[in-house]
Amino acid sequence: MPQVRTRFAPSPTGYLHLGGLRTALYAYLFARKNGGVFILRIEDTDQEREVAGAEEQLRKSLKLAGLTYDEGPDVGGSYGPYVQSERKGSYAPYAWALVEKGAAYPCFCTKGRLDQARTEAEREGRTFKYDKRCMSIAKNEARRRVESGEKHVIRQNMPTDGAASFDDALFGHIEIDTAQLDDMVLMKADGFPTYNFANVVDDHLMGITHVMRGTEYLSSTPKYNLLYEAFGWDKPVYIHLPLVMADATRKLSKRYGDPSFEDLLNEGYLPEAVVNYIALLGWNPGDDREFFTLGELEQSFSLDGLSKSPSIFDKAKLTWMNGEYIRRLPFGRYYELAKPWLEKALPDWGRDPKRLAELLHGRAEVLNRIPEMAAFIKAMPEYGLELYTHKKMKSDPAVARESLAFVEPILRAVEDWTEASLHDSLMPAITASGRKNGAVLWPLRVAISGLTSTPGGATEIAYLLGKTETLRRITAARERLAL
RNA sequence: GCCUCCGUGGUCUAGAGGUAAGGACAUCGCCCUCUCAAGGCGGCAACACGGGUUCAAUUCCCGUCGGAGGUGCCA
Repeated sequence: MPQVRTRFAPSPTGYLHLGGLRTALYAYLFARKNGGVFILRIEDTDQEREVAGAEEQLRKSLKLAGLTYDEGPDVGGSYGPYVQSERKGSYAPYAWALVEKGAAYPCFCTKGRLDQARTEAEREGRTFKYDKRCMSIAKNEARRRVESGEKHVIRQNMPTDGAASFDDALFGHIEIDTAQLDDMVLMKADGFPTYNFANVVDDHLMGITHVMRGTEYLSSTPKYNLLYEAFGWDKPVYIHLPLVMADATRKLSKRYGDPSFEDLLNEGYLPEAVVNYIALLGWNPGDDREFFTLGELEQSFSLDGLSKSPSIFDKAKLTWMNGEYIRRLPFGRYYELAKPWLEKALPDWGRDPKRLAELLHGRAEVLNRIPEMAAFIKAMPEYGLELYTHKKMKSDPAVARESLAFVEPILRAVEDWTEASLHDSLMPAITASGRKNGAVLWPLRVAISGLTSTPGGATEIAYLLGKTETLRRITAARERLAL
C-alpha cells in the first residue's frame, strides 16, 4: 500500500465547529496510525462566504487541539499551494480536458433563467435538473463564445441512464441512478471551481489516499467518481463520517449558538478533554476505556470502531470528562490555568489564592465555574434565614443564633489564624460543650459565606476570609438572627 | 416530493443468531463527611413497529414508521 495521505479541508468561513474538529481528528489519527501524512488544505473557492481571519483561527485551533499537519499553507509541502484560491488557475485546464472528452460542457444560461426553472420545478413538486440546453451548442461555437469573454460555467455531463456508485469504507456500497443526478457546475462564472470539482482535482493532485468527511457528501460522491473515471484517475478510499448533532433533529451549527471548539476553550474546557470527548463521539476503541491522550488515540484508532449513526453532542458528559481532566492535573499546572479566573473573581485579593485554588481544584469541573464559586469571598451574598435550617446538621435559625454566640468568642481568641489552629480551637470546644459538630459548623459556614455550598468547610472558609472579615460577618449574622 | 443513509435506556455506546442485553454520562437513593463536590455502594431506565428466515432473533431479509443528509455558480 502506498503511503497513506489524509487531509482536512475546511472552508474558512468561521470558527472550527465540533463536527469539523472530529473530522480533522479522525483524518489525523488515521494518518498517524498508519504512518501516513496529514494535510491541511483551505477550500476558499467561495469568495462571498469567506471570513477574514478564519484561516488563521482554524490553524490556531488545530494547533491547540494538537493536530499537527505535515503539509499545509503555513508549513509548506511538495504538493502546494495548499490554499485553493492560490491554485485558481490550475482547475480550468482540467475542466476543459473534460469538455474535450465530452464529460463536461460550457453553459451560458443565466442565473435568472435557472432560478426561475428551479422554483417552477419546486412548485410542481419535481426535482430540478438542468435541461442540458447548452449541450446542444456546437463545440467550436461554444469555444468562440467563451473566448470572446461571455459569462459561462462548465457543467459536468451526467449520463442519463445507468447508475453511478462508489464503495465507502464505513457505509459500504452506495449507488444512485444517474437519471437522478443534475449536471452540476464544475467551474463557476467567476473562474473559481466549485467544491465538487476542486475537491476531486486537488485530492488527486495531492495524492490523497483516504478521504474522510461528513455524510453530507455521501450522496454526491457517486458524481465525483464519475469525474475520476472520466479523468482515468485512481479513486481514493472514502470514509464518510456521520454528523454531530445538537439534538435529535438538528446538526450542530454555529448559527444556533452551539459552541465551537474555541467557545469551549474560552469557557474553560481543556483542549485535551474536548479532543478526548469528541474522539468518542462516533468511535469506540472496542473496550470500555474512555480516557485517551492524543498519542494513545493515535495508537488505538481504527476504522472499525466507527459508528454509522449520527451522534448528539452531550455537554454534560464533556463537562464530567473535563472535570476529570482538571482533577488529574498536577496542582502547579492547574494553578496556572485557574489563576486568571481567580483574579477575575477576586481582583487584588491578597490572602491566599493558592489555598483557594487548591480547594477549588476538585470542585470546578470547568474553569469558568471558578469565579462564581469564589465570589462570596469578595462580597457576602444575600441570603435567607432558611439557610440555617438543615435537618441532618440539626440546625435551624434558633440553633444558629445560639451556636454563633458560642463560637464567636472562641474565634475571637484565636491568635494564629491558620486552618490548623482554627480547627484545633473549634473542634475540642464543640465536643466539650456537648454540641454536635454540624449544629455549630453549619451555621458558622452559612453566616460567613451566605451559601449552603462552598469550596471548603467552616474552618477553611474562615481561614480564607481572615479574622477581621470572619468576625465582621459573624456579628452581622448575629444581628440578623437576633431580630 | 424525489434520492441516499441511519434506528440498543434521556445521551455516548458494547453486542456481531442462543447474553440475567454490558459500560460511561445524566438522574435517583444510601454511605463517607465541618457544607458541596470527589469517592464507595445501589436503584430507575433500551433492542422503534410489523412481517418473514431459523430449533432460536436485538443480531439476517422485507415493509412501515421515525430521524438525518442531499436535491445551490455553499461547502
